[in-house]
Amino acid sequence: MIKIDIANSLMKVHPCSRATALQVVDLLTERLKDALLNGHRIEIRGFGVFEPRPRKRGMGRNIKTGASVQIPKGKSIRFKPGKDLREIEVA
Amino acid sequence: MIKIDIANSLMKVHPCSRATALQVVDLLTERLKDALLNGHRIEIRGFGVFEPRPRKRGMGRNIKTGASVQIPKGKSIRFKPGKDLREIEVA
DNA sequence: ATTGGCGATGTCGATCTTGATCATCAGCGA
DNA sequence: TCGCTGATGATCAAGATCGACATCGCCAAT
Repeated sequence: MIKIDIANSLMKVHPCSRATALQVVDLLTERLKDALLNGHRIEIRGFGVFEPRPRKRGMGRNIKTGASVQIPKGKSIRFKPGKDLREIEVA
Repeated sequence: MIKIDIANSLMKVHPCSRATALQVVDLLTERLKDALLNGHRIEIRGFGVFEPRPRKRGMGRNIKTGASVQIPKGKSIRFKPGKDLREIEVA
């Protein structure tokens, strides 16, 4: 599923053109990104929680060189599935 | 940031009542949930990718008993931050 | 204001992450 | 609708992090 599919789903329940639906989806993602970049946690009950987290681990590995690669970065976004998402069984 | 904030952001760029904005946000999350539950991967460039993944690890831990707890479930949702989300520096 | 999902705790193993590169597909212009 | 741009995926390796259970409190949602 890609952005277009989401827009189509939105159109089914919200009377608007595909372009508008795309705009809405894009906007939402933009807002979420912005909020996350600002360090804000996004909590939506029944769906999940997006949380910016500081990362402590500081070492990776380079395939070619095989040398230990320092990981200077220290942040990442974690998405924690909500109750509804945990209902996933062995499909 | 919670659902209401997202709805407000939507209202700013999309002329509609708060109730409608809430409905849109709720709908989107519903669609995403449904897609994920159906095992579909949601890929949005510049934002991130939601991917249902089978979980192989089969052991947890009970605080009280401290005994190894079998994890019967075998799925979880992983959110992979896109390029824009990786721009997060040590805020 | 009420309901109830969600957070944190604690342990121990599996999972995930970073880094670079080529191929493929998402996003979007014409 | 067709095609281009370029972001994403997989991989090797080592080390750090997540996960789940069970419970109380807090805050999101109604």
